[in-house]
Parts: sequence; structure tokens; C-alpha cells
Amino acid sequence: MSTRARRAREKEERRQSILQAAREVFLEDGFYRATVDSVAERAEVSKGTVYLYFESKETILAHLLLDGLEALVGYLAEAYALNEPLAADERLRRLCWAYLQFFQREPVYFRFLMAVDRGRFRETVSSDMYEAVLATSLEGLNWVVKALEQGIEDGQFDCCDVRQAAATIWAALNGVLSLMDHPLRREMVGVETDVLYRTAVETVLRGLRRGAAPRVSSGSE
Amino acid sequence: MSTRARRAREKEERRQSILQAAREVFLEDGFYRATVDSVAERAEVSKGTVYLYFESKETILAHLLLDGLEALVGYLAEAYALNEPLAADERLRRLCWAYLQFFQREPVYFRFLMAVDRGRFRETVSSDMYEAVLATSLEGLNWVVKALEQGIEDGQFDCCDVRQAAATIWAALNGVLSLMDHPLRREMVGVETDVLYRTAVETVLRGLRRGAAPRVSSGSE
DNA sequence: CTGTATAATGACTTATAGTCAGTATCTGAC
DNA sequence: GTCAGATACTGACTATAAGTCATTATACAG
Repeated sequence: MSTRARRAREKEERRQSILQAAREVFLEDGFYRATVDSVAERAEVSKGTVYLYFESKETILAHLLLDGLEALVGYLAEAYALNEPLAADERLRRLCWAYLQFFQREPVYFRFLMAVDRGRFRETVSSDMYEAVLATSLEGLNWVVKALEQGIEDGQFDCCDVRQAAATIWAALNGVLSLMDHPLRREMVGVETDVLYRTAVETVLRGLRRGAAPRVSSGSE
Repeated sequence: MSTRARRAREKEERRQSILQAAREVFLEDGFYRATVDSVAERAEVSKGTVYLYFESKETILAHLLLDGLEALVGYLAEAYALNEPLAADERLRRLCWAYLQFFQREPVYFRFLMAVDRGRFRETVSSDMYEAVLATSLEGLNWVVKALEQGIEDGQFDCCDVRQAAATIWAALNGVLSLMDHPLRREMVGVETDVLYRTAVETVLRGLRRGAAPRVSSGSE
């Protein structure tokens, strides 16, 4: 039925325009500073309407985050360049680089990732959303795992546990992005974000290389 | 004058008891959930009194953070074990281990670090506090720099920029701690925090070793 | 004991997330 | 065209919590 279809489309458009307004307002004022009233104003609807489309301010953030994550995963999938024959370290480098680029182009999403990351997320957002975010994160991490597995098959890398190696890479990248998210801390390090980022990537990749260095004597256990 | 001295001491005790109450309440409920009223109640004073001692809720957090950072730096200084003759990598391992232990013993401080990290910190907290936090962070990072410099002198490590190498280590550690701060993400990685932490530390240390691997061909620039 | 200074209080103001009874708009039947 | 019912929207209202300040209590010196 045409009418019902149009209604559904209009509803989805409204929803998207609220999301877009929220994206802008959250980016400008930061999530905690931004008010739902300003989101409503920006979207040219009343506050009540916002709550027809989303349960809570946190839920809007969660949806924006999920959208961002999905875009990011698409970006990573592209960067992986499945069909091209490519050395594993080069694939990993591309993935890491794409990750940085994504957040440099869309800084709002990194903030969302961090804002959502801790605090009241699990308590205020439905477990469906939470699991969707988790699943999408895993999908992203999976590209790193795949590249690492290729590297191990090729004898380029040497690590006992691929998941741990992937998590280490991921943690290092996020650590650098977090660290460099503050102007004053950037100043403290004294180089631009992308420079430190490259250093971190190369350091971790060297650390994962086969025979990079003799296994350390202590701390075995 | 005895009276004045006693007054000052009592004031400091009051201040400390408010800080202690806040530490407990923030740990139990999380910073955003916790209310100043409950802090006041826990400290057995009225809300007004809390505001006689601290400008804002954020300021309390900043003071707690600074206290935590100072304790942490003391902990790192001990771990460095200045006088003992020790290989650089072993010193670094001790520093990293002390870092983890500190946050495992006092998880509240890691949360504070993250809560303060982003958001309204610079806007709501006096720049004096901000600079004190920054200076203390730098002091902590400095132990890592020192160990790295020793490692370079000894020919054990090989990195063009010590500050970048130290920042990489620091970023990786924080990245792991952030990642593993969520039960569900811990589940996703599938190992305990200290296991991944060790892997990350060893990976980065291997990556910093002299001649760990041939310099990568691409990505030189 | 009394006046002054210092400290503490809690009712009040302001701000904002979230609700819901009422209003407007749209659709399809006649 | 218009009317009934369904759907969508509104904004005044409630609840909660940060932050203020006029008032009250306490401690001390003379």
C-alpha cells in the first residue's frame, strides 16, 4: 500500500533528521553539555517528538555510535583489499591507517566511542543496542585477526594467540588516539598525532614479527 | 598561635573527610550517577559545606585524580629501583607492572583518569589543577623515558625518538586497561586483563629492541 | 558573659532529562 | 466535502540534581 510505505519513509526521514541534528549538536557542545532541547530545536521538532523516536539521550548516542561503527567497519573492509595479493604487514598497516583516517575525518565518532565507552551505557541503553555495538566492534577486530592469521601462515608473524595480538594492536591504536585527543597532551608528546600513530603501529608490528627478538628470560610463567 | 593551628588542622581534616566520602561514593555509583548530596551525607556534612571546600563536583574529581596520580608516581618511582643495577627492559617491565598493579588495587583511580580525561575538564576545573595534573602525568612518563634512555645507552633499544617510544608504551598500557575495563569486551578478548597486558608489554618491548626486525620498506616518508 | 569572626546549614534557584494529556494532521469511507 | 478514527506532534509539567546564599550555630578573645 502506497500510503503506508510513504508514512514509513517519512518516519525514517524524521528519525534520520533527528540523528543528524544530534550528531551536529553533540559534536559542537560535547555529549554532556548538549541538551535534548537544542537537538530538538536543530531538528525543528519539539522535545516530545525526539522522545517518540528515541528512548533517551543516551540511546541517541548509542545509535550514532552504531552508525559510526558500521561506517568504520565498511571502511576497514575496503582497506583490507581482499583480492589484491598483499603482504600481511602491509594489510595491517592499511587497516591501521584507515582506522586513523576514519577518526580524523569524523572526529565526532571517536568522542562518541569514548563517551559511550564507560559510564552508564549498559544501564541506560537496551541490551540489544549493546550487543549490536559489541558485534560490530568484533567484526572490525576480525579484519585485524584475518590479516594476522595470514601473516602467521606466511611465517611473517609469530604470536601464540591471534586474538591477543589483535587486541594489542587495537588497544595501542586507541591508546594513541585517546592520548592525542587532548591538545595539552599532544604538546607534551611534542609530535603530531599521525606521527606518533605511525611510530606506535610500526613498533607493535615489529614486536609481532617472527624472531623479532629472543623471548625474554623473565616474566615467562 | 595554637588556636589558629588547630583550626587549620581541623579544616584540613574536614576537607580530607569530604574527599574520602567522594572517593567512596564515586567508586560505588560512578561519577555521573553519584550526587553531591550523597557525598555530603557520607561525609556527615551539609551540601553547602561541600561547596565551602570545593568549587564544584568536577573539582572534587580533579583533586581525587591528582591525589591518585601522585600516589601512582610514587609507586612508579619505587618500581624503578634506581640503585639496583638492572637491565633497561627489566626496569620497563617493572614500571609497566607497577602501573597495572596500581590500577588493580585502586580501580577507582583509573575510572577517574578516564572520566576526567575527556569532556568538560578544562572548562570546569581551574587551570592550576589542570597543569598540576599534567605536570604529574609528565613526571610519571619521565620514569619510562629514563628507563628507555638507559636502554638506548646500553644498546638494548633502538628508537629515534624516546618521547615517542615512551608515549607508545603509555598509550598501549592505557589502551589495554580501557579495553579490559568492560566485562563484555574482556569476554570478547577471552583472556584475563593481566594476561593481555603482559602480551602487550612484551610485544611493544620486542618492537623497541635494537634490530628487532629490518626497518619496513614502505611507510618510510 | 558578650560581641565578633568563622563555619555550617538547608531551603531556594536554575537547569535539564524525561512524561503525558491535549492538539493537530492525515486518511479513507461515505 | 466532511466526518471518524488513527497517527503524529506538542510544550507545559514533573523530577532530579548542581550550585547559592541568607540565616543560624559555634568558638574564641576580652
